[in-house]
Amino acid sequence: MRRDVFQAIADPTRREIIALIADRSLNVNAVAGNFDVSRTAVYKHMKILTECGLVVVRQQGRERFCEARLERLHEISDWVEQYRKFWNARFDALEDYLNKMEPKKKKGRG
Amino acid sequence: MRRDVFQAIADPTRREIIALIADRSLNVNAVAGNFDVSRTAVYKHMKILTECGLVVVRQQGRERFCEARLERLHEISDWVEQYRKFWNARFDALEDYLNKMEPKKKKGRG
DNA sequence: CTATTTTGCAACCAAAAGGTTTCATTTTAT
DNA sequence: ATAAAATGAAACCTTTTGGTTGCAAAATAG
Repeated sequence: MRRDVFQAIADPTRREIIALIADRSLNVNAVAGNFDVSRTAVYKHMKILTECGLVVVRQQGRERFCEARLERLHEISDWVEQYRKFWNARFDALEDYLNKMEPKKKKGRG
Repeated sequence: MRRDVFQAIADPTRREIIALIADRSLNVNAVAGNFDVSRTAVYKHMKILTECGLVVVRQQGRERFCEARLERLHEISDWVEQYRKFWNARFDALEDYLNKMEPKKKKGRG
């Protein structure tokens, strides 16, 4: 199934899962233990995360360790960064405006 | 209604709308003209975008111009960037590995 | 004034999302 | 061998999402 990273990170539970396993692998039950929803629900979220490549699963005996592979987030980063100039432009325009209003306080804080 | 920027950009049509109006305001019909779906469908997407602050609408006569306000994307940027160290770490580890394999070619491309 | 343009919104619909309970399977512990 | 643990997946349910058509209202053009 074609899974989209944008859609994957749209769900807050999935973002929490990512936060949880970003720096260490955890098995499915351990991840599920951190949420109020059922293990199956967490499992489904995990499946979506693996389908879009943000997580890989390593089997070890009867456990399956979920490991974050966050490289794919560059796709999000690239998309957002292309627009940074627009919001910076708006910020610059505001700054210019404020400078014209109070030219002597252009770096002031109060 | 509480709208989430992450959820707002999850839909590809909404990302296209953002691309379309990032550098110039367009009225609703003009935006809708760029898509295969109905004007109403585009209007609904636009509503979601305004509800989460990515777009503001300026009324001008009977037209309503939709203007991108992409500052809110910093929320996405911040979220992604906190994880950059993890994917960089993995990349560094790969690089280290390759360096050990072929120490003389550590910068080589062919 | 009347017709047209631009828009918002209600009503409705199908599919997807997110959740649950239940059951089967595999691995490990006793 | 049996029991327990960890997991995958099916079946089902409700809400949300993304879409449609149709209509009403406001502004503008003729």
